[in-house]
Amino acid sequence: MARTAVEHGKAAPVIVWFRQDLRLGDNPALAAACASGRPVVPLYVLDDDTPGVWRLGGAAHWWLHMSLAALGADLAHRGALLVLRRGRAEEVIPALARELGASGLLWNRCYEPAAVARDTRLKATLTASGLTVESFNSALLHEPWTLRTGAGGAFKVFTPFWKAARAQPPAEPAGPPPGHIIAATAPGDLLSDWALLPTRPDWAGGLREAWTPGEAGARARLDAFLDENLVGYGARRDRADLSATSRLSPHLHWGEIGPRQVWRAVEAFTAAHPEARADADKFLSEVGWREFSHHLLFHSPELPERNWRPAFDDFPWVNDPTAINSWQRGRTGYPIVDAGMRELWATGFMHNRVRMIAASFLIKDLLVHWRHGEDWFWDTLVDADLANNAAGWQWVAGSGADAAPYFRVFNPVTQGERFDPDGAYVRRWVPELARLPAACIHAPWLAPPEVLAAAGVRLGLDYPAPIVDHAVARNRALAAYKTIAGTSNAKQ
DNA sequence: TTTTGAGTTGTTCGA
DNA sequence: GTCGAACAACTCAAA
Repeated sequence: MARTAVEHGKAAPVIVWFRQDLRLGDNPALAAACASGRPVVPLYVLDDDTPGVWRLGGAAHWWLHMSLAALGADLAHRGALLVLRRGRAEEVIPALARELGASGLLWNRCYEPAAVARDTRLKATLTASGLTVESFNSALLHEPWTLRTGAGGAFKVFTPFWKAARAQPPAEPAGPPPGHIIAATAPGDLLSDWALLPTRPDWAGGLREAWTPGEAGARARLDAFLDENLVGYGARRDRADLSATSRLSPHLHWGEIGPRQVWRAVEAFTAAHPEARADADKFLSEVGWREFSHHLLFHSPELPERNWRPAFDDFPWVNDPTAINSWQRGRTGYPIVDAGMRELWATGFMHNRVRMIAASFLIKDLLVHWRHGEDWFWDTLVDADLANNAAGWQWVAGSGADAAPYFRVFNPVTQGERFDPDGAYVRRWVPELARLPAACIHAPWLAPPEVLAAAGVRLGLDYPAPIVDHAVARNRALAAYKTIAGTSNAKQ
């Protein structure tokens, strides 16, 4: 196998292993491979078999297919073929390296605990057989071990974490490799072989409408956000009925764009529009939460599975499959919650404010363990990200870092009225309520019978009656949290 | 070592 | 209608 390269009198190739960095721009592993002067073999491995690695959900499978198609086309345009292989990376990659007679492997680092362990083992294996293995940072402004408290530990509170991060300017993003890529190739799967797209039924219509996966789509999304919604972001970002958020999360998760590129673009925009400074800082702090989640996961590898605060191990969760099902299907009887859950089902996405409302409802109104919500989001979100998802759910539950205090229970009616004041968001996703006037669209059970009749709504038939009384549920939640109060802040 | 100020995103009640 | 306090205590991070 190794003789192939030798026979042709060429330098041995290097493999660039793409993972969550599906882009050409600001991709240090790819750039280093191209700069090495050796032929480059771009590789993606569908590794759904390594123990401890969370298997991708359905929405993520759809996105991955689309994003790999885009990356493959972008690489082909530069003269390189993306090689697709399936199986355990620790078996697939050494085998490919032998086939190619490769001299090296380059990748951009991942931070999930099981991925870190796998990559560490793989590096040891390949290094022992004489290959050069190099890894880089493409996914974070600051990697988890580079930010430390004064005492040398990991941060547990966002504000000081972000203050420390902002004190260190992130590296400047690099451009894509210039011109043609000198490439080598090897046999691989067809993307269609992997059957990542849904069939029978094809439920991805809403996803196709909502998203353009790939590096070009990510850049277009960022540019549109800067032009249309950065100014006013702080005031408008919470409105569920406006498209005022960046919607970059799936692109960032898959690495179709990197946070350094986002950072640089925001700073450039702000230089030209000084009035956007405060909004820009607000937006960048949201990118900061992504960084903080990765910091937490790296330093607390059990974050996706276990309460970050162990006192919550004694929390009196309720086992209620019927309630979970109503929540998942968007049939709780609370319109803002149901709209969010249906937006999620249709598009693989939910507005950030509505995520909090829906999560608070599952955890505090239904007293369902946060892991059920985490699992559902993992399966249905196109931006499903182990760090963000786990940190977010634990934050709402109160079991996480810098978490919501136990007495913060979102009132789904009040939240709906504040953040969807005309009811446009509910009308879009809960069409059976579309004809209700704004005054009662967030609490249809309080609407006068004649108003319901005029809107064609029969509660319990066309749309469910509330599955819990929020006022009762709130008191039940406060009582449940009190059972662990006082010990709830025991350190991990 | 001790002290000090602070800590994403809310709701309800009563003045 | 508006506003401030209460809702708890505890940990974190830095001085």
